[in-house]
Amino acid sequence: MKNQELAKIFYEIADFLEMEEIAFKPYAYQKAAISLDTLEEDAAEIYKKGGLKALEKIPGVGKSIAEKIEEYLKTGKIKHYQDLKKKMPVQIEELTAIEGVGPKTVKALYKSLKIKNIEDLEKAARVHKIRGLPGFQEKTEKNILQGIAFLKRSKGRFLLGEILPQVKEILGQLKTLKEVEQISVAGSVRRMKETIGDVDILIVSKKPDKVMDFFVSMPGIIKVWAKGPTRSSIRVEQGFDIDLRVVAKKSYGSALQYFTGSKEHNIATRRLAIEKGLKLNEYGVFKNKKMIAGWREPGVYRAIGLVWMPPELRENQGEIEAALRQVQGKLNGLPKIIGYQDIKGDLHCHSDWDGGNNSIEKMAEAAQQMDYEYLGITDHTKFLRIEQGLDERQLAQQRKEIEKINAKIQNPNYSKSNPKSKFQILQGCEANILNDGSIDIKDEALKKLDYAIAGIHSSFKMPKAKMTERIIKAMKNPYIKIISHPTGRILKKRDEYQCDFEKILRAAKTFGIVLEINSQPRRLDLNDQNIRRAKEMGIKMVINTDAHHTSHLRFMDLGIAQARRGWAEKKDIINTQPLDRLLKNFKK
DNA sequence: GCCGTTTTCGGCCCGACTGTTTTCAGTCG
Repeated sequence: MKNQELAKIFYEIADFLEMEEIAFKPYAYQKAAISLDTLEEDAAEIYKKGGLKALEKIPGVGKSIAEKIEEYLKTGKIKHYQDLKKKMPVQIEELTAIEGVGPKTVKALYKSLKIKNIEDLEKAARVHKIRGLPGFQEKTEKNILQGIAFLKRSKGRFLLGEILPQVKEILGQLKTLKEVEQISVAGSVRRMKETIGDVDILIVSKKPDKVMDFFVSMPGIIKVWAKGPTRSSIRVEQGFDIDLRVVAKKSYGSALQYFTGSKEHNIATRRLAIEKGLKLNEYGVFKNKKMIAGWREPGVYRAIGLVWMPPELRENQGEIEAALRQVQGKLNGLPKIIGYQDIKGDLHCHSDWDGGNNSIEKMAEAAQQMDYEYLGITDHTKFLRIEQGLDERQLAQQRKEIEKINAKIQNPNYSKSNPKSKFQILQGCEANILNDGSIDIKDEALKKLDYAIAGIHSSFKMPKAKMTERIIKAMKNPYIKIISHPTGRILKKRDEYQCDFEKILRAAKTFGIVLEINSQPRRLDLNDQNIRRAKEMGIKMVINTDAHHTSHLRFMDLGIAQARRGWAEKKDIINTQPLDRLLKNFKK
């Protein structure tokens, strides 16, 4: 699929044009890039079917950008883009990924110091060449170094959300081979960790050579690091590495256990095996050199005195002890963590009312296809002008529109893809918590909604005490039911904002506030650790996608995975409740 | 460069924050 490649180029063109201070064009390219990024149909297919005219039907794509797409599909290049790069040969994407560095800064740094990439920039900043340039002083130099350090900490790691679709695709391809008897992903992907170093896939096959030949010649591979009968290693276009291992059928369970990890979990399980006079490795569980388990994963756990546990729990964060208690029939065994099928609706998504991509009706249709009972439309409110936030009057208008669509959907004659399910759109909003902790929408308007979410979208760098107070004040508003993305972190980009999270948790408990587990691949906020703490305190949570596009509703699995990693059970998550119970609880 | 119940030109991308200023430029959401 060429869509993402094209999107990347158009994002870069937008940055280059911004450098040149060209008005409005960057915005147009950005819009086209976003549009392509979220487009479900392949641009190459669209072009094949309908030519330039069909490309121009893509939102944000007009004559000029359609021609550039055509040029790229035909030649693999876009001349306009290459000219821009020639004029300013900088790694624009890499440099602007540094927090606080944008196109103008990149341009100034290139003009004065010929800085082309992060390496150049870090060197220059370290020897204090940045300070003293017009508009740059000590503080900016420090911020740049901090930004680079942050980026490096997460370098080489990829977001679960960007890797998972690729892994599913590759597993699907391998499964088509008749030589593959068994196959599974292992490692941190199987544990659904928020970021991933590389991907491990295990298979059982009688003809490993054939499987390996197929593996290293799959489309989208840019490098083959190693190819052998038991292990091959490749790098794919997206930049991450995949290891494929062929293991013996009788060792499949123990290999899966071993390669799933985590390392800490494995150390603990091996220690447990030793205590029982056993040896556990990737080939099996052995008693005096005699193999007693290894064929299947549950058998491996049973052999060392445990019970099988979901990969999301395997971090040696108490799961081994819990499993032992369970085996001994004691209280506090393994949690019955929430399942991937337990969610009944999504309570945080955006429509085209606040500049999102799809209409309320389209979002609702997509939610119905996911077998949901309800979908909460929670558009941004007026403080966020760039997102075209709604004011009190627009919220009232939107209410009428939602009632109209609900009446239409609930009409028995409505042609629906899923005729059995009842479905209702709820109206909420994602209001802004202003600097003083007040909400940017009047109580009288909040009151008329089914529920309201509040979130922080500005002033992330407040002092800790003030930020804590700010959030707690918002929680005291009787109409606010949910706090969205409670810690504000952006993976690979920005740390959490400073706040006393324990205090926030206590306040959430006191005021009956539900904390969100935001499923956006870059957020996953709350994270697994915080989910666990919230659960321990008996605080309710909600898993939401924060979708700005129908396709984003699919992020739900990422949020559920983090909830599972945080030991959350079905009862801890409010959107596992059927609609009537949910609404009753909101009224309380 | 895109778009159209303002329809082939003229809008679109606003406001807060930060770090640099002494009235502003760049970045971010």
